[in-house]
Amino acid sequence: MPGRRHLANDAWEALLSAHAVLMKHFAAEDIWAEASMREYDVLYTLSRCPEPIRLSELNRHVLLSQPALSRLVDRLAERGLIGREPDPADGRGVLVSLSGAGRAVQRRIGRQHARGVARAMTAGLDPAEIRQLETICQKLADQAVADDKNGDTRP
Amino acid sequence: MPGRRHLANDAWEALLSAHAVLMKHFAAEDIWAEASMREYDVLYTLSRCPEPIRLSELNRHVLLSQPALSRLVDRLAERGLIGREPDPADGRGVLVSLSGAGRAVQRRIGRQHARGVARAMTAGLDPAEIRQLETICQKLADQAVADDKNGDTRP
DNA sequence: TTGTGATACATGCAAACGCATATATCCTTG
DNA sequence: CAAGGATATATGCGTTTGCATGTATCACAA
Repeated sequence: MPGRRHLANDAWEALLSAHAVLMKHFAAEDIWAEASMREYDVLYTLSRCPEPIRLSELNRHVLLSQPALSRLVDRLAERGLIGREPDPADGRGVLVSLSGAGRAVQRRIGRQHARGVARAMTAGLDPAEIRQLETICQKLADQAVADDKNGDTRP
Repeated sequence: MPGRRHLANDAWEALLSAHAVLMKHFAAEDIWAEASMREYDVLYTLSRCPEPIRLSELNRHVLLSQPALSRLVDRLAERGLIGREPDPADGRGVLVSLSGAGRAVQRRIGRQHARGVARAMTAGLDPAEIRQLETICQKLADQAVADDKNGDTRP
């Protein structure tokens, strides 16, 4: 079924394009003085975690290589925005969490960024479409994660 | 209406997450020997253009700063994958186009990559959802581009 | 036409990235 | 419990990125 393959690729291209266009749009907003977009991505992820999380877990949410994240976390820790501690349950692991200052920075940026996101999304989409987009993207991400866990063939 | 803002941000987060997860998934495929994903992005964009395009136009499709794209194009030209020529209609401009070798590389990678994309998309979504995703993402990108062209207020 | 500002691309340089690999810890198996 | 392999993170190093800025061309007005 060649039409199906083509359909899927067109949809992926549309997603990529929307991502690129909106990322550029958001990058142009003048709110990234305290932390870059990538740094904010880490701060935001941590802000949604009730307790410290592993670097490897954090790495699943951030589109960076493991060494790049390790060093990004270095810099954020040196700036006092996050805390690191060895994982008591696993001597190899490192637990990362937001510091007070880090939480404050995340909130300051997040408040303004959320406004921009809402503006961009609601400008072109009605609430039903926004809901559909969320549902579909969640399905997509969940399925891809499940696939990767299974390697390539079944267990 | 605070619910609307929250809805929009959740949807954006879902899109970001789907993007990150799928990008990692695709990056892990063993098809990027001849060109990296970013280089492929440029080759693919050029493959869809019937005639040479400006660097600035290319830069609208690629999530890179202008200098970074300028140098990426340098490297691709040095490898013989793309051609560059001054724009006869504008002495400042540079026109970029795919060379024969570049088109061949794009096709070799594209064939395999398209398979992976189709697999990932159809694994979690039915055709109706894929179509909806495409429609919604196109709307989103179009609206954001239109907004950016108008600066911040209306003309 | 000459000057003034805008646009398109290139370049210098420090920061950040990815790949390969080192190190430390964990987990299994014999 | 010792050995071998797997996992989590860190580090060396060459490459690539972004920011600031430089250079060339264009557009328009005086």
